[in-house]
Amino acid sequence: MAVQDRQQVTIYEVAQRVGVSIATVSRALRGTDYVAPETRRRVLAAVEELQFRPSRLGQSLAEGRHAANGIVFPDLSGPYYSEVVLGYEEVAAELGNSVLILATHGRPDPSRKVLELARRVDGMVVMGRTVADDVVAQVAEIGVPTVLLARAAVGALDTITADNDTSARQLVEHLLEHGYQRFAYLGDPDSSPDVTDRYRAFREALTDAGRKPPRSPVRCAFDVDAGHRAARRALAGSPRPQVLVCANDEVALGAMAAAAEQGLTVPADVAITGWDDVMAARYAGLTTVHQPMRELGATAARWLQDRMAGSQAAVRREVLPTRLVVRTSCGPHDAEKEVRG
Amino acid sequence: MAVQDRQQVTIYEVAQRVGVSIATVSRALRGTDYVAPETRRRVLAAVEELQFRPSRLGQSLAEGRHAANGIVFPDLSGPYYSEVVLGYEEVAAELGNSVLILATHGRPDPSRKVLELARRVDGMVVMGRTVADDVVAQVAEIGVPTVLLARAAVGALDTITADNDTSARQLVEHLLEHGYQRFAYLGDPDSSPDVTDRYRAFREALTDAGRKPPRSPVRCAFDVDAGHRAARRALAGSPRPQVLVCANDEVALGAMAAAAEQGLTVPADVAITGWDDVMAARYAGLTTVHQPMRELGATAARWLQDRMAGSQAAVRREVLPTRLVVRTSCGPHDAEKEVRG
DNA sequence: TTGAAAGCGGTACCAA
DNA sequence: TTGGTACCGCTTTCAA
Repeated sequence: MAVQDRQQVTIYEVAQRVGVSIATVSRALRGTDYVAPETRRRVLAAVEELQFRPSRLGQSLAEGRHAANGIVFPDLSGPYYSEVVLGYEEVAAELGNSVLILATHGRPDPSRKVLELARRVDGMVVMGRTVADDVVAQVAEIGVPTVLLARAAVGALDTITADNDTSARQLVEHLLEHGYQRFAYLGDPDSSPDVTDRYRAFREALTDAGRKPPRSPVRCAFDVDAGHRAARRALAGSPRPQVLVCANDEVALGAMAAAAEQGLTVPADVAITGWDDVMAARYAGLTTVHQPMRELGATAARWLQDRMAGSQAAVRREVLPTRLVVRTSCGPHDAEKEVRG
Repeated sequence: MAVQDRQQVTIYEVAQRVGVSIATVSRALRGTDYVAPETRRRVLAAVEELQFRPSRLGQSLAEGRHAANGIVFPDLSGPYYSEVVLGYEEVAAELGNSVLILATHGRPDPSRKVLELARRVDGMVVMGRTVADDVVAQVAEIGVPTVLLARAAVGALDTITADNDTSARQLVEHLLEHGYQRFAYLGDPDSSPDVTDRYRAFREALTDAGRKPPRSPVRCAFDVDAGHRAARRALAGSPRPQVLVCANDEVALGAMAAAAEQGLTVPADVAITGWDDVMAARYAGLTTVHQPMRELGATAARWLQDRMAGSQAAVRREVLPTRLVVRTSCGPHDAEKEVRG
């Protein structure tokens, strides 16, 4: 007699209870039109008494909007995506939208899921290497406002990225100042747009400085173990590289472990750098690049809101600044350059 | 002529195009009833041609379900929640449910948002210290199946937690073996159910061993900076504590920094332990406790699915095992006990 | 100020 | 095998 009454209270029951039409109840509840104060009072009383909660589905169907938006990302391991998603959620929630998440987990074909997501939201953010461009285009074409984050622009969609170029160049310059000659790059430029950019900038910076970049990157996935294995391969080369420039911090941390295993000291025997400035980087003394992750997510949420509100303004493209964080893994310095990481 | 036709194609247009009723289109699409092969073919052709995508809202309203579920957590910074959410998302998605997230960000009163979330899902998971018990009870009463994760049971709701007790005791025992006498606890037992348990078990273990537990914990928030400040306070005490048992790894890492600043060596001058086994812990040599985070989320998702499917089985309560990870920060050992953290 | 009723876009039962 | 139609629960226009 209590467990089974899953029957939701509807607006009809409220109306009946008060002795008015459902239209009046609706008005009283949303304050969209004038309702006699006395009537409103009675409606609210009945709502309270019956514990009426309007059905979101009925509401959305009638309003023609979900009041929700989604975000698609590859994964959530590692602080990078978590922080971005968090920044996104915070702003989206503030703007009154619920947030749907979709992790592609590196699955072969997430387009079905992405399209499915598109049917449940008023707008969505698509991050990095998750789905093919044509799927993104399709989503946009359906009429779902879309903002791209940390991936190359597609059509006329708003796109926000972090600056891989400048920092990669600064990093190389810094390493050159240390006097290094032989560089290796650990990471797969095909694995994500960010790495593609970082690797390209890395090569260009070396070339511009009159150095010869490595023939090819030592390809590996984004995790510690992959970095460990890749570093082992790289360090087996002869002559041994003096610096391992890694696609991200996880890879770099794995590389540090590999170096230690081989009895190599960092940075005396081999220098190592990462990317992302995860918390562990600080404790490992890892030289890396800090990205404004929270800000990336927050900005995406705001832009999306504008588009959902119908803004037809020109396409927005923005590259948020990043910051080189010099610690000890890249070589000896006079003093610790970092104040409080 | 292309930008403005936000008009979604409806099932009516498909039906008209094919010259059948909407009922037939619906059947052809969901394969719920027999449809003449030829008819089905024509329907699918029209669907393709018109790029028809059924409205999720219409569908859900008619079906009486959202095909979505939610998860409420305090935050996403730090790997703990990220991993749990990821494990949850993965399973939920596999089971055909979209996932809505809600981060409470430690805001004063998230009950509005939680209730709002409850209107959009068929079931939800509520983690740790996010909302008051009565809100959870209310959500459950509304008829939204709810699973509790890492928080004390409420009513007859399924509850899954990680084992704080056993590990806390093991940890204390291990520290006692090191011969320490003076313990301090860094963290706020009121900040989360997990810390409440850990602190209690910590005290009990000391008491059981005939030692005197600290008069009170050194309260601090869950982040590195808070841990840093708390450690400074704790280390200023006289006599100085020999061990700082920290509520989680972030706090412990902050404490390590504080110790270093004061010229104290870990573990020679002061031992430090954490909780969670975040990536940085490995590189900091931090003795800590590993939790099955992914598994927590995944299990919650499965249980929720059962309840959403209408299971009236007895309340489920499960405590997943955790694992003490001994590294160097707790004191000298014959050999590194950890194989590959 | 309020009510009647037409949607919103589907699903599924009942007949044919 | 297919069609007609009654919902699902709410919003909003048009009249009264």
